[in-house]
Amino acid sequence: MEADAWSPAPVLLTVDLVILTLREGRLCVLLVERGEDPFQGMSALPGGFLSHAGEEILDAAHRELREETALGAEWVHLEQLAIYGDVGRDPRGRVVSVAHLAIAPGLPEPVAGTDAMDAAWVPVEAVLTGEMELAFDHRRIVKDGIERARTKLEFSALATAFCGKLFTIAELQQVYEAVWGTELDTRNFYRKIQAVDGFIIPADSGRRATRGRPARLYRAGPKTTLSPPLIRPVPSTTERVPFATEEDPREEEK
Amino acid sequence: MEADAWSPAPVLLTVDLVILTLREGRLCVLLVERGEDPFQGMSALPGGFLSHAGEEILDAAHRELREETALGAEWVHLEQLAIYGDVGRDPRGRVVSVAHLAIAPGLPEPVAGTDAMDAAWVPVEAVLTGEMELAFDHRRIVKDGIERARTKLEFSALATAFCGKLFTIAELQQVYEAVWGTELDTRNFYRKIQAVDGFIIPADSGRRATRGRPARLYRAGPKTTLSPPLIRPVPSTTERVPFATEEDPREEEK
DNA sequence: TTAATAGTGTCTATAAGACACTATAGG
DNA sequence: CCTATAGTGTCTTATAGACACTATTAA
Repeated sequence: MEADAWSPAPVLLTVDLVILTLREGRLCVLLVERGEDPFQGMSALPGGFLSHAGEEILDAAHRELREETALGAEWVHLEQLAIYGDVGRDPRGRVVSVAHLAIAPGLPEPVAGTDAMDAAWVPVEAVLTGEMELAFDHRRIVKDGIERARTKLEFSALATAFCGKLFTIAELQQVYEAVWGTELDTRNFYRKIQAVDGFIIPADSGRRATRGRPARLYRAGPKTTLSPPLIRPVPSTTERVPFATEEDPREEEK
Repeated sequence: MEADAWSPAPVLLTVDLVILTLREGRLCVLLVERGEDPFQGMSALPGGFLSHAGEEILDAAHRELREETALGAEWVHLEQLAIYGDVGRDPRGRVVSVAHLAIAPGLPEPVAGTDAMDAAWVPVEAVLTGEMELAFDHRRIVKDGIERARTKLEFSALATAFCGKLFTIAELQQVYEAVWGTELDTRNFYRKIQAVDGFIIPADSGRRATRGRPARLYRAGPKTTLSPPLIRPVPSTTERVPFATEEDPREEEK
């Protein structure tokens, strides 16, 4: 951080959002159709430049989130994911993107976008498999965001961010199953979830009306760190990387 | 990532490095004394602006690392940590820092710095306790970097990055003890380390000469992800956050 | 009473933690 | 042979995984 004789080269900062939610038991990411020049008409992550020189990065992320989902900050989990600044990633010049990961509870309607021309929830498999092409390096960002979410489900209370204020244990289990792409044993899940104290706490109020026996309701507890963690079963198809931002010079996992 | 009518405000990008190593069994971070105006004379993380408009961020981090430690890339683990861009963090204007975490094996001599006026390995406790003041928001960055290292030791083979090419199991245990600030049982450590296959593999060559019985030598294996993980004993004084970049709107851990 | 979903208990196998001695070298 | 460090085995306890039935409601 030394200011040398040469004048440092400025860059343009953007904020991009990987917004994840559950729709019909599937993990989905919000994509918008680009209305403007670079990659016009192609799908991309919602995001944009800082609105003015003095805007905080996190504020910009919240602003973009509000514009796309019409959800207030109190309902959506938002955290910094990583920064993507490869020289060739944007044809307009040196544009550096601060990617964020957002987790939203299932929204009633597809999307009430105000800004983007078109916005849609897309199942993550379509992006991960490459079936759907994204603008810029957004496919890589989506991959990193999903991997981060998968890992955080093990060690943090992030799963509750996929649910509304009140939720049932079965709903929570569906979150884990959708994000991890695995099936979990109901009994073991109940046991483990309830063993972590402070993770979920019973709501005083009623029960969730379903076609069968009504379920007890819970809300997120004060614990944000799960110990013991919920270890994710290895599907052995997906390689596990401890952090999405990993850059490891050593050889690949055998 | 929409290019709107207003012209987006450029920012200055810097790269800052949290370089960790072990010295005499203590976890240390490399700090330089600032020779120039903002915070002149105060300790800070090594780092600096991108050297030219087209420099890759990771390249810039490697360059700074080389300037400070005179170690080649093949010897030092380097990964992106997080981005720090609060408006008020730098009096020179809107300066956004991409912080990196570097792990170096114990270096023989304090530092052969070429760039910084003065560089020194400082035990991390001095920084964490606030006993030593740092320029900018560098204390927060150091905290985040250490927390990242502590977490990654559990789930990845990062510990070997603190060692040279060849190391003994006792040395590896010292890494865990120093970074975590705990004591580990030697027998359990041997058992668990050797149970993770692909983590460390025996070297064909000789043994480490010590005052007592010579130790077998190992080198890092191909596995970068540890399963099962080495769970860190809870010191219950340090709170555990799953990711250093966490921004959780919900209440604090009880 | 049937259909639909919620919720629970036990057994077994594996992993973790506590614990102390033997092995091998140099001086 | 003494000192210093390396390396190992067992027992106990806790946790994880497999597994199937009962409970409660609405239609």
